[in-house]
Amino acid sequence: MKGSNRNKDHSAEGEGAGKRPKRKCLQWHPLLAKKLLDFSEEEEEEDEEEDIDKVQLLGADGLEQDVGETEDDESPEQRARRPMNAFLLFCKRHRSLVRQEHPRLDNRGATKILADWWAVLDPKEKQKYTDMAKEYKDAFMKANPGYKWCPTTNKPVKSPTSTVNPRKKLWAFPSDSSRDLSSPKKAKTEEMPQLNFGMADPTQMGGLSMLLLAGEHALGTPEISSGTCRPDVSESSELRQKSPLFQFAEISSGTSHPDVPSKQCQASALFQFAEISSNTSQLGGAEPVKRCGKSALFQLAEMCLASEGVKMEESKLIKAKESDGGRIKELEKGKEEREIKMEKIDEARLQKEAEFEKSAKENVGDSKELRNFEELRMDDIMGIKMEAPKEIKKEELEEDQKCSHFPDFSYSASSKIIISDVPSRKDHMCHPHGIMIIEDPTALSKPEKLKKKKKKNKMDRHGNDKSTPKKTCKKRQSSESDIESVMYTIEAVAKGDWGIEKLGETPRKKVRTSSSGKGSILDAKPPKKKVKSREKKMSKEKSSDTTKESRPQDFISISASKNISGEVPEGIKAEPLTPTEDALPPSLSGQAKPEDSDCHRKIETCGSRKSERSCKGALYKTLVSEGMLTSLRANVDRGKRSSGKGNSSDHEGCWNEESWTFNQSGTSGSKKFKKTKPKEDSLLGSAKLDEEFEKKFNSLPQYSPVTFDRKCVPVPRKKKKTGNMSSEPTKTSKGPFQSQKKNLFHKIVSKYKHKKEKPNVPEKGSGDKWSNKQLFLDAIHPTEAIFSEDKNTTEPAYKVKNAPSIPSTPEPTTTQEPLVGSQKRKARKTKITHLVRTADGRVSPAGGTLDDKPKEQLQRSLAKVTETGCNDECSHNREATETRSSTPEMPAVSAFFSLAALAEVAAMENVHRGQRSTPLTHDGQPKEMPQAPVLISCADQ
DNA sequence: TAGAATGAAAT
DNA sequence: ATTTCATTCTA
Repeated sequence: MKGSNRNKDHSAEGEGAGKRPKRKCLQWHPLLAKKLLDFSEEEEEEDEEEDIDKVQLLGADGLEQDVGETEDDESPEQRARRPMNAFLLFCKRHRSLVRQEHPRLDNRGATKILADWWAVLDPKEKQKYTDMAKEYKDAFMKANPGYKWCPTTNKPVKSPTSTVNPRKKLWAFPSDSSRDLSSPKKAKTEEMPQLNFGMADPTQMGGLSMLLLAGEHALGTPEISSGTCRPDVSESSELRQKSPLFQFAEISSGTSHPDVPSKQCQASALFQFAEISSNTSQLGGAEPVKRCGKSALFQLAEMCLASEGVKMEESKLIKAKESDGGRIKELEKGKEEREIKMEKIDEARLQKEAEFEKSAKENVGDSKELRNFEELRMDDIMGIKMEAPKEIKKEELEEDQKCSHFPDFSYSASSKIIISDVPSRKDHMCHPHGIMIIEDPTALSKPEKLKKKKKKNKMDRHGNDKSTPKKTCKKRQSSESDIESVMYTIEAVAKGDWGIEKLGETPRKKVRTSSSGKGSILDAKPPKKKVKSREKKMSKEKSSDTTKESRPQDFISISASKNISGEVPEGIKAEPLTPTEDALPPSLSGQAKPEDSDCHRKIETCGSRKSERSCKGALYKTLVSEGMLTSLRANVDRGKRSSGKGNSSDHEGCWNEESWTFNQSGTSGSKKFKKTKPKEDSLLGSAKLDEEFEKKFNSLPQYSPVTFDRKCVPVPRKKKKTGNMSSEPTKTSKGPFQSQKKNLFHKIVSKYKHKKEKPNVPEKGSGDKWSNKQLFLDAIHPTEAIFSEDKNTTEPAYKVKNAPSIPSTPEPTTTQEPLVGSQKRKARKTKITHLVRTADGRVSPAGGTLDDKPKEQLQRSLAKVTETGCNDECSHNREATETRSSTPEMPAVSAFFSLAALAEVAAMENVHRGQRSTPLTHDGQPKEMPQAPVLISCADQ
């Protein structure tokens, strides 16, 4: 429960005295610490008491409370951890892979390998990580303005004013103690992304409202569309700063309201989120969330509304047609209700639209907006609760059946545009909205408690939800889910991943679905394990808590969802929406009406807001119907799994494959989707912020070991370094290189040998496991698994594929480095940096004698990889890259070759293609197909 | 708990 | 320049 978390925190704190010593930096300034402590205590109490109460309060104060909760988890003392640098990010992302490859290796060995990889890593790729790190750091700093890396002593002196002030601001904004706590906590706990996310998620973001806000904020407009390509919009250096993470941070901290405004427009979704999350309550007051004109989201919402209208009509028609015998009655009932709602909704819609546009255009006052958002949230929540009606359930069930009968509903067409992928359609068609909706409720109820209480509460929560505060819980859930959905949608919109993601989603769903509701728990466990381990290890750190929280929520949500899906009665709670939607059908009426109507009823007070709500709701629904949310969630899940669990790597491979199979196999039943979707939703529900971070993190390219190996071959230095250190006499010479392939093989083997050697593995040769063949296999095999992992990872896979053909450079073995200890490190650093510079800076190749060549090769390989990822469209790019690669300046060239552009193209391609045909053929290395679902590949970037 | 790696920040 | 610490996890 919360207590546990808190206790941990506290314990951590108390223990912290003992443990903390190391992390001096973590502690805030004395002043802050005091405040924090006070707040923390209060919050804790509040949280505990309020767990349930909070739910109720959610509506108005929910945001604050949530924030407080999230914050509460983290002890004030713990403070946020310093952001990871590029290398750490890289390690985090690839360590699992390394471990996978070399289970025997201990972490140190893995770290060494990672270092080698890092050294070899293409400057471009490195740049990605550096950028990410920078972005993250910026976001972090924004969130924690006064944060100092190494406070050495607790002296508050240095940061005093600056740090204090910003924090004060944050606190000030939060007006409420809880808020105050939240903001400080955020800053403290923020730990990186996780905390921030956690903070943001629960509290304020009314899902829909968040979408709108986020969209408005973040999207200057076009940014969203391109997503990764955002840079195009802002392209300037600012882009990165404003990158989503940064925005998130701002949001979370709520610090820079005044300052931010101008920036915000440009700010990325993450950053905005951060601001929203942190400020949410604050927003009302100060934030001028500036909406740069209509955001893409807004437009999207409009589109949705329009589409919904169409859908409504269509749905009606369909219903009429469908209505047969017994079902007809029910359907008719539903229709009538729906129609009524529809009428109301239509009217409301018009008003809302008008209002919405106005608000969006006008940059409504912050306070107003905030209020509106809150209200919206409340309304939405209420609406959801209200809608949840039992009647709907029946309808849904029927509808599901119908869906099976009528796989294709025309009404979905509007949404289809966005969704390129086919497989999910049926499901979506059948349960377009329902699933999403369902997810929300489950997720909502769970997340709240989960954060604090985490896993244990699952059972309790269900009971509680049922008994008392369903409404409240639902509200929260809805809000949270909405938030998440919003986040996803935003990201998805920006990235244009929708279609791609969908594919992945469906399979996932299936997988999950396959596992029964109970299975869900099992599923949850693996991730937990990692989390737990972290927690144990990290005991001090809040991060562990956060991780637990977020994940546990997911798990819980999942379990709940599963239960729901599996069990009709329970499912009703969660599903109600789906039925309503389905029943109401297809059209907007079902979706918009119920919520809107409810909202209107309850929220009579705010008339204008209704319009916004409706818009948001419509948008949300559309997103849901289209599967956008699911896809997003799926992505998130991936990220969580990958990042969260060590297992991720392992599972990923399998999982991915499964996903593939599922995808291909299909879109079978709607029921499956339901189950799966809820799971996803639940997962998604956890921490949006975390997800955001994870998404980005996941978006970072993940390279298959093979790639590195190959690269390494050309760039043996580093390895050699290590190799030399450990054991030099690489037998690379072993075979004469008859063919390049052989060379590659040899290289790979040699690399592996080296790696293994490090760990004291028997030297090559025919060594036990390590026969060359096996080494080679090992080297290759892992890659595949890697591919499967994430979209991003997929790209790397391509790289790998390409790689074999590429490298031909013989071994470099030359450099001997007797250096030891710190010297070694220094030497390495210098060398590495040097290399990096050359690569990144395009700096003179002269700088690195040996290094240059390897780098070039690597770059080539990378370029190829990227190209491959892009496939067809990118072909031109490829050519360009290749040509570039040929030149010594490759690195520079590669830099020119903007990833963003590639990503865009890829995205476009993916969308068009739906599925990509195996493009790799040219390279001649066919396999690996499945992973590729390449879909992923480009999107991330 | 030390420690392997790198890097950013602070001292 | 050097120290601190971020992540990860084993021995």
